[in-house]
Amino acid sequence: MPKIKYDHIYKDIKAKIETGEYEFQAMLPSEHTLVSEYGCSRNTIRRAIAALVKDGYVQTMQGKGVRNIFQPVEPNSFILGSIESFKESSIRNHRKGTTRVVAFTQLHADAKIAKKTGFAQGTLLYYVQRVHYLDGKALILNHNYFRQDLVPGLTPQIAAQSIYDYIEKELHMTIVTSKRIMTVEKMTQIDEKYLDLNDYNCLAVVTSQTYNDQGEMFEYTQSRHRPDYFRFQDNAVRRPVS
Amino acid sequence: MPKIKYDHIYKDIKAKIETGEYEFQAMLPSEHTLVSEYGCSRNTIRRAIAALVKDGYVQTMQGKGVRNIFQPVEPNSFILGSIESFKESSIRNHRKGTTRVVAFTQLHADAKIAKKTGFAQGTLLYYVQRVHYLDGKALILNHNYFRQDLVPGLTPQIAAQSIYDYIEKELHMTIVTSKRIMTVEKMTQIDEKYLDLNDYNCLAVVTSQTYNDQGEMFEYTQSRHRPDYFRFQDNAVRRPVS
DNA sequence: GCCGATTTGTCCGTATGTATC
DNA sequence: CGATACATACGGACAAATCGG
Repeated sequence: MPKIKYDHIYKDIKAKIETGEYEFQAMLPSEHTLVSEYGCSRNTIRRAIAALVKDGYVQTMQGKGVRNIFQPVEPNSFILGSIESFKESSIRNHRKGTTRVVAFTQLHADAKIAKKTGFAQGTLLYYVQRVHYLDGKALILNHNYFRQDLVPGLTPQIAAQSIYDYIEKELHMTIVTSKRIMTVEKMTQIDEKYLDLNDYNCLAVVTSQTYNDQGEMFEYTQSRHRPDYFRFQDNAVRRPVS
Repeated sequence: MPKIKYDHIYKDIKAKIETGEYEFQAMLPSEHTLVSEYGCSRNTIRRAIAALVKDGYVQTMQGKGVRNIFQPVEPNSFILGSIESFKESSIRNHRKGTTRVVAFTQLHADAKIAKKTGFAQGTLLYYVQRVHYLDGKALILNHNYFRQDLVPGLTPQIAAQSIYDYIEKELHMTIVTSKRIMTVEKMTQIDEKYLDLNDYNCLAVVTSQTYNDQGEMFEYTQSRHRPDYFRFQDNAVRRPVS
């Protein structure tokens, strides 16, 4: 029951692009036409199109129209394009993933952890260390820090399933924004202990700070990926200049 | 003389956040207040705020307000957060960069190149291979492919300066969107030959397809970075669910 | 080169819904 | 419950870019 009109239109056009009903490099119907088709205002159409631009699906050109520039990607490797959990990614990539919890403790943020994570010193945190397996291979090592007051009642059992499910469905907390930084780091002894690294001596590392709908940062995560199963996609749009 | 009002407001609020005039974790003035302050409509304010949300500067909360969640990042390493050239990045990071052109040829896209780059087979291309130095260290190896018909008159001399300057200022072509994919790859002999890799055996690789304002893909680039000078930042916002 | 039709870009005012306090 | 705040949506106006005659 989506009452959000522009989101419905966004999804509808997106589907038409993905199925090829709108051809690659062809123009979409004009905004005016779409207004008639969907029976809505021009603003609403423009919001839907703006979302497609952000996804890298279409390109708008003043005075000309809107062009479909969507090209499908190989759905093979792991793609981090939005905020999603390992479980969600596994499902989207049609793979069977399992998770093993190798550490689960509570701790107070000392100066070092505070600096690294961005939590205030002294904050009570859950610390969870997990290994994610895909097709039997140990591919991802996750270090999670959760604010204990915002994510209460966390257990190793929950951590072995999906912490995000717990946060959203049990605690009814809404996850809103996430700042992520991607780097490549030298392998550590811990990585070597838990991951199948072939002969790589480094990993793709994603550190992220996640905020809830109160603007509170409740999670800091460092996610260490085996290089050949890592892929990060991004669509950049140049903003108008001053 | 920016006639674009919402961009002016966006920049103004952004500056107030960066300078600390709006404090971290504090609420911004309400949209209603900002409408009075800037003497514009609420729509315009909302566009400016939406841009700040996308930048990870603020977080909106229905019924409550808009919270400043901006935290400055260390300006040390290279940041790829938008479409910018090596030259632009160097300047923004206050470093002195130089560029050496190690290969410059024309070629027709064969089947292999066509598959890799996304150009149609048979397309006439410039191929440029360049090494970027920062503070005297060879850090980035770039493989660029440009469509010869869209970027005519390219020379090794231009490649040694800034190809993007040439494209925008000489050819007056507007660069609009760029799709980028970040991966980590094993080092090759070519990488070893040109880059100072310490004892890393892999690199951060960014492949990008860049489109002009006609929706034509005119460039394919593979950019290979030494791991310790690479950093990619991203702000993800969870979209409304269906 | 000019003009008019088309199309997207920007902006305004207003109304209604929904969440918070 | 009412006041405040953001979210969605509508309709209209004009500007800017493109294209064809």
